[in-house]
Amino acid sequence: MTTIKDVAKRAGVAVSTASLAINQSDRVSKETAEKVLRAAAELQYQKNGWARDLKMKKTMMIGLVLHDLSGSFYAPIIKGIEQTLHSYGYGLIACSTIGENLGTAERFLRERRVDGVVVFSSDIKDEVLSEISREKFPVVVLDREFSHPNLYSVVVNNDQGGYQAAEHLIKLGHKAIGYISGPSNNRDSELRTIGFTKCLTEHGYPSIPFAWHIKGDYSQNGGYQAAKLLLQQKTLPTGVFVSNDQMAIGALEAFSEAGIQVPETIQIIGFDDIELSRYIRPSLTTIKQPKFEIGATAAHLIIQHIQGDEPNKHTVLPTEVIQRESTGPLY
Amino acid sequence: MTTIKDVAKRAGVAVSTASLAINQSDRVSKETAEKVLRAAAELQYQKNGWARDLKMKKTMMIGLVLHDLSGSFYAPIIKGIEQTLHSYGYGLIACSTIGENLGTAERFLRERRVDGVVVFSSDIKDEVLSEISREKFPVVVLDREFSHPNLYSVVVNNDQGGYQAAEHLIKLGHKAIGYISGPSNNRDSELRTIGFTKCLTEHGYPSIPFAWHIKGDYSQNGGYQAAKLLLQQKTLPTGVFVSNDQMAIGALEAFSEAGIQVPETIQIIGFDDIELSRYIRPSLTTIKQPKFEIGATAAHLIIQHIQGDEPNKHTVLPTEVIQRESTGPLY
DNA sequence: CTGTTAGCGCGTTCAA
DNA sequence: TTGAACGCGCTAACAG
Repeated sequence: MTTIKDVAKRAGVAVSTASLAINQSDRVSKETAEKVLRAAAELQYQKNGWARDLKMKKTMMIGLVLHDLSGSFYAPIIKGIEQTLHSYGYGLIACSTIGENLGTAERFLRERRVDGVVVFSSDIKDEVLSEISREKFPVVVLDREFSHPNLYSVVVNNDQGGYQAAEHLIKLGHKAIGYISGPSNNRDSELRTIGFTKCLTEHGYPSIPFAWHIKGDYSQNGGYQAAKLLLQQKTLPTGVFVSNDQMAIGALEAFSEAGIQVPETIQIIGFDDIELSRYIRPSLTTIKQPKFEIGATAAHLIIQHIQGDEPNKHTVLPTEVIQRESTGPLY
Repeated sequence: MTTIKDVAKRAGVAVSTASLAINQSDRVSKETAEKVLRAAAELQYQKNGWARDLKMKKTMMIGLVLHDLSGSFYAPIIKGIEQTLHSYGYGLIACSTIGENLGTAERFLRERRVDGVVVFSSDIKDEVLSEISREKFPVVVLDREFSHPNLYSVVVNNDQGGYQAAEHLIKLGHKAIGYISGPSNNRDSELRTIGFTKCLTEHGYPSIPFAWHIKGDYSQNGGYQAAKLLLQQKTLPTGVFVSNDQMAIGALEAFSEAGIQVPETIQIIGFDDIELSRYIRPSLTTIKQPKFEIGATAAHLIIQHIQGDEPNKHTVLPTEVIQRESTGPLY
């Protein structure tokens, strides 16, 4: 392992001179600089980032902790974070918490390897968050609202989204409305439900009949199973709100297998606007989460905090209806 | 910023004792340990990873450099790397090279922040690779074959894949075969072409007529355009090999717009087996790249090298035909 | 079992 | 412009 010491020795200068030369300082003569650089090249010198960070007390890197690095849901969020960070000269490094592997993630969080961190993984518990968020180490969470000094949160307006879903179905003229909801211990799902039922109530609709309200687990298969269950009921609703796209895709599959036409016989609106929703047939009408903006906002919050600002601790982003083939005028 | 020093002072012990206590050594009495831990908690002490790494000379983390962190193509590869790494107690941190942002990536590569690195981004030039791959710092590349000490490569057998694509079409009885190839300066594309034409020749087929061989750019829109061009020819082939799924999906769209039935009128086989291929209608027959295995192999190579082994420098993984709806018995 | 000492590799004084 | 000395936070070796 060749260090800056070796380089200095080979170039016949002091370590500090070598350091200056390598860091492009103009406080060193051209010839010396060249000598040093040549020595560095000959020795295949690579600087040691750890030592540098240790001295500098900053890394110009922000960490991103995801549940699953390879989840396609995250893609636009990552893009949003990355672009924003780059424009401020910061880099992004990411890791996941999947597979009980809290090791890497917690090292990110606890061991100050980065200048700040964005967390989007329910594997990281609230208590851990409050332990790690400290002065000069901003943390942004994307999947919950949680108050703590130096901790920020960015969430989407699930309540509003649920409301919009109901509104969309109502405007299309649906009278018989069903609901495939998320897991009952899930906060997002709960909020979507609240907004959804609120809208229905406001428009004078009765509450969803028990037979038309199925609980799913947010997975594609869960949606498939839920739809199967729905199909066993005596009568079918004409419009169904499925509280995430993953499940909606599963439901679509179940309907297709049962020979039920979408949107002719039954119409579906999802939630999230994942990439697949645009490609499946029929394409899926859905409530879009502004994922890119979520990421961009998170990154901005981090940067602002680092720069000494005190931005709002809590950001709520709006949702939006994306109309596609799975809903439309009634037949 | 509270350091281990502060903790030691507060607990009334030496720094080294504090260090031992914090690192769960049994060389320290229970009471002392407790005292130290309590002090650490009170001061909200978080250890500094940089300093630790600096001392330890290893991080137990492997870096992954991707062109685009949010690319869905990479998902299974990431999974393969991650799972393997975890089973050896290593963690994974990833960054991208998108947006001219070589900064972060090169810091990964050059500044020894990780114990090894997997590179899957053509943004990292060959020369950079040879500069950084040094003893005790294994590098695995996934998108090219490149020989250098301490550098490993894992690639898929593109040649074989091309061959299988041709074979598949031939077995189905296609006589009129077309080809939408990738960019001509692309090595993968070139190899796929070689295998493809080799198989055709071996089976006594003439070379693809000029009118039926269109060049695309590996993008979805590129495939769309290429298919449009194909549609303008006097006669149409009955089977087309499109050298990646992205383009195949674009082509499918073009055919659909033109009212041409797949697989009834024309049949398509792609390459890659990206996630979408399973979901679009008609679903896409394709040559599967064993992405999970690519990742797992890469991770294994890194670990083996770290452990002092000398695994094969060059691994070629087999491809496989995945039969779906876009090809089938001829009508 | 605990404290002392000596680095790890780098960047930054401060004199020279 | 250069070089010696120091410190970053932590751990390992060695005494006590």
